[in-house]
Amino acid sequence: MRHVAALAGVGVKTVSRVINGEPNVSAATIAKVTAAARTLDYQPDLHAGNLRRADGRTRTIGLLVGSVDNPFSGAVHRAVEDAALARGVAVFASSLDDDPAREQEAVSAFLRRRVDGLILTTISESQAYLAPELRRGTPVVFVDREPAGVASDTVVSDNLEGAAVATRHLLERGHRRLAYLGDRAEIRTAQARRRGFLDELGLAGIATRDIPVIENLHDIETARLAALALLERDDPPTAIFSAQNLVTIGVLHALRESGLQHAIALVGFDDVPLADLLEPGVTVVAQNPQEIGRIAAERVFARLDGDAGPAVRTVVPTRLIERGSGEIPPRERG
Amino acid sequence: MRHVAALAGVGVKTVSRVINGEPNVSAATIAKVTAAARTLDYQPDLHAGNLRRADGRTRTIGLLVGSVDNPFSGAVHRAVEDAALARGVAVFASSLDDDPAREQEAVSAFLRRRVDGLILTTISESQAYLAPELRRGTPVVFVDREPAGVASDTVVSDNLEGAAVATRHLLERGHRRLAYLGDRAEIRTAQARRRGFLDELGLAGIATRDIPVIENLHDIETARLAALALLERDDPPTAIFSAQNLVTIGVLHALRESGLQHAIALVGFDDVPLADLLEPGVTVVAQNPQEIGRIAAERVFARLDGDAGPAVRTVVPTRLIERGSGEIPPRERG
DNA sequence: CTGAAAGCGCTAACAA
DNA sequence: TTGTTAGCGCTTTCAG
Repeated sequence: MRHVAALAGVGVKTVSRVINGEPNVSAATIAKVTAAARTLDYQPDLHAGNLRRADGRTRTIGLLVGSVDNPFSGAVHRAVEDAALARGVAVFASSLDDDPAREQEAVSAFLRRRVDGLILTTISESQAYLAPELRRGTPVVFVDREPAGVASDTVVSDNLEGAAVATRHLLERGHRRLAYLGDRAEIRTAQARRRGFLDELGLAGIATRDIPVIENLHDIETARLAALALLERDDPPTAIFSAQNLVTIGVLHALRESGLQHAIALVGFDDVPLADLLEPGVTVVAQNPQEIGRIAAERVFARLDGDAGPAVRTVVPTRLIERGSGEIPPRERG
Repeated sequence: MRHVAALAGVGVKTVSRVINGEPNVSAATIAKVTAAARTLDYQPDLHAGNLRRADGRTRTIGLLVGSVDNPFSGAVHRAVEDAALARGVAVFASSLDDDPAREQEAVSAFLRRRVDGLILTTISESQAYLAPELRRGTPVVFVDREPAGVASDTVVSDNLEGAAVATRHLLERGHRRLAYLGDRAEIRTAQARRRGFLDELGLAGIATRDIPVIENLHDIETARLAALALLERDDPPTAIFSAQNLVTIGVLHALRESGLQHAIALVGFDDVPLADLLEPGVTVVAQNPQEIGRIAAERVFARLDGDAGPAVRTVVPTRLIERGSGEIPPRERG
């Protein structure tokens, strides 16, 4: 910057004014400074300015998602990026991998870099460690999973109701021998889906103790193996509710390998790529990751713009998409 | 930091030493400082340190991919993140959307934030604007697409050969009426795939002037519509080569809508989610996005570690995966 | 082993 | 309209 000032024959402050488009600079000076900046390939250092700037903003936010290569996360990320780009804010993205240590490290890495806000998918037992940061005024928005130990803006799908809708859909088609395949049991979001499923069975008067509830499936392969084992039981279910996108994919593989894809009903929670091109199409309770990301970003920016109201919890509705697999009728017990 | 120093009753430099794990501090002092830092919830400001630090590193890199919600991009991103995490480096991620303006803005946003290195997917005619930054010593690695106007490390798939393999695969099964559906014509990567396709037809003695070459398909919907139009021609192809993942998905929709998925052969470039669960399975020339991301990150870090050798161009091989759609024999002309 | 002073690139406050 | 001075939070250099 000094060099630019020297070359343009003005003071550093004038350069600063031109770079930041502040008023009260003559057109001639602007031209001189711009030319000098171009000649020297000057790139302003955002961080140096931040050190002194009144608002102390880095125009940067941190985003922690399940994994940047999961389609749900990708859609959330994209929506957050679009909102951020419109405000000149850059996004740090990290993958959680459902590892509490990664959560802590990612948050710490974000904070050391003085992000203006945080959008977090979490797995730790408690997010109380964020309390000091929240007091300091850093906006934190939790996505996909509710926080524990702190109150802050949260954007989640209607997991309980979505799971209930999926379950009712199967019950209404006459299924009585259902099975639940789901994510890690300690994830509150997974718990909600499990509860939505079991509650609905209870309402239908079905003894849930005989219903297979298989949890802790964390990737396609473990889900596939669990589903294969389930299908080989003496008394296999006539319908499966898979409570997460990777679990659904694992189940799809298992059904296909067993040749049962047209015989056993399946409803998945969260949409799956190309679900409509499969045979049969995969019926899902679709989430709305774009909307989740959009709202999360909106919350962060509203807080940065001064919104000091109490923590807002936004529940994004899910939508049942019938494509075939969820409409398979129960097979006679054989 | 001053507060921590005051609370611990030491000088700021001592705090600095403790935070950075520098030697020559007594255990007692370390304990005092650590305790004070914890009490005050002290988070060191990486950027402030950077201003003065000898190496001037922000421990941050910028990654520009096609779109963070494209599966190929997601896989590249994940590989880059894994490599970066191992070195305590955070990743800024942005989507290019094949928009030259976004490329410039993203790079500029990265540079203003003083990233240590850049991993870029590009769309502009020339990347000559990066020359000053390269001279300054910032490592830049181009992924998926070759740069123009500058020489720097590049990691790409073997697009020419991959496309040739796909084409040969169809030719060997007796197809003569092929069609090419591809991405934007100005993308060099797309050009290479198109050339690989056409060259192979030439080698087989097929007059390429009668071969439909449909380009500038930039999303699923435009690809779907183009494929539908193609299939409704008087003399539709017996085999299609779709040269990008979204194009492949669009073609799959069109084939399905026309009921021709078992009648017309299809080979796609770049793998597609759940390709193996479709009916028929989708034969593809798979790229290796994990490897591309891994190598790109490795190049950046090698440069940061002092590697000053000439620009390295790494070509990551592709792999033909036969799943059914590419093995459909040509239909008699009817 | 520890601390004081200077300065990284920038902006705030004020003066000219 | 423009320039000067101080200082953001840290690390460097050098002195104790």
